[in-house]
Amino acid sequence: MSIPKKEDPRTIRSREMFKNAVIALLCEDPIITNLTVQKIAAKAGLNRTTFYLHYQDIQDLLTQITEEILNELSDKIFALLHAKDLSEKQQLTQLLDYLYIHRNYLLILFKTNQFEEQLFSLLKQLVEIRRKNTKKDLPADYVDIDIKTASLVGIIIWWLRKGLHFSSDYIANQIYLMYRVQ
Amino acid sequence: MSIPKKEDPRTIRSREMFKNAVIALLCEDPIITNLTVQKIAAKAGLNRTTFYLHYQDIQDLLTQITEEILNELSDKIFALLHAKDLSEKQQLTQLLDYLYIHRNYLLILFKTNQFEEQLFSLLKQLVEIRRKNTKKDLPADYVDIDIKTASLVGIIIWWLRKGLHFSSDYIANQIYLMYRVQ
DNA sequence: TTGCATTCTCAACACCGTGTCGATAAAATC
DNA sequence: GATTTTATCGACACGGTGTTGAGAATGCAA
Repeated sequence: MSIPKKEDPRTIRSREMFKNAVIALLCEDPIITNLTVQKIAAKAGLNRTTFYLHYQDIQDLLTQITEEILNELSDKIFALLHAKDLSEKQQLTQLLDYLYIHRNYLLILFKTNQFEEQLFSLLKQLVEIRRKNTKKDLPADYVDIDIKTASLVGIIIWWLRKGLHFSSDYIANQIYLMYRVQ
Repeated sequence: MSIPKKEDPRTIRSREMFKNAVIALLCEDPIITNLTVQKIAAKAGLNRTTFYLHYQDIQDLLTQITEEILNELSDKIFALLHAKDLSEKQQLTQLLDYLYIHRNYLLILFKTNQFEEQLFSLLKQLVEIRRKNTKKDLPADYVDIDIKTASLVGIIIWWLRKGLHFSSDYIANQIYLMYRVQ
């Protein structure tokens, strides 16, 4: 069996510094193409060679950050789903509040390839389970679950990018209005 | 006044070849970071130096392609809006059909920064004018136009990326169902 | 605390893509 | 046919990449 073998604190520290560095750089300049390993290492206060001890390349670092955030988000979503005392609107509001807190990371991650797709499949599960819990039989003219999920992704991304002057509560209500027929 | 000054046919030809080359390369490998001027010039069958006679860098080339497609799309959308004999569903279907034809370009352009925002503002005009034409007074609990547009963008992007096994007609109908309350 | 393993640092390396230059060839325009 | 514009070619300095080997610093366990 694979022994988990406690991580060297230097490793943990270095990885953390590289991750913070790349986020900081992307906040200064959101164009991913302008990232270089040199800049990241300099910002992290570590040697450039050290970078290659932990990551294959910049994409590898970004992918690892993406996975961490998605895991957190996944936990949050399923915690919400098990909180059966919350209404659909309250669930939505809490989800939006959580996304708002992490908006800086999220906006950067939306630019990477995989992120939007993975967010889609997470939210699809949310919609799916909600639908199962509340309605046994769908009307003949129900809105497809993929399409509902896709519209939700569109609204969330727009909100984080351009619509943050609206409260999470308002957005949750608007989404609820749009979906109210089912 | 600025005389339009007919373009040298060599210029037109070269630019066209660079544009086709970059699209072809992005179809082979969608990772924009992997693009190089060398590869683009080789694919176009032109000299690398010639590239710099026409574009500042790769981003510049991509931006120019984006603008061309958006102008075409804008024309298409406003042509649809003036076709008053079409129902909202038919308008949607025709728009989706048009997007389908250009799906290869569009999927690539979604990865650039500006494109999604500009598509948003185009579609927002579509929703806005439609709303003006059909309803004088909105109900008190109407869905905000930005949110409606954002959901539309989300659905379109998902459809082009993952949902093309659905017909434009089916998607148009589903969108119609989702928005039917207003 | 001593000894061993791991991590970090540093200088150096070949490699590749960039962006520019000047000179020349080719093509369009008049 | 002469002139202007564009395309080609070889060459250049520059900067980022990814790797190496040797040594310093740190963690850890006996």
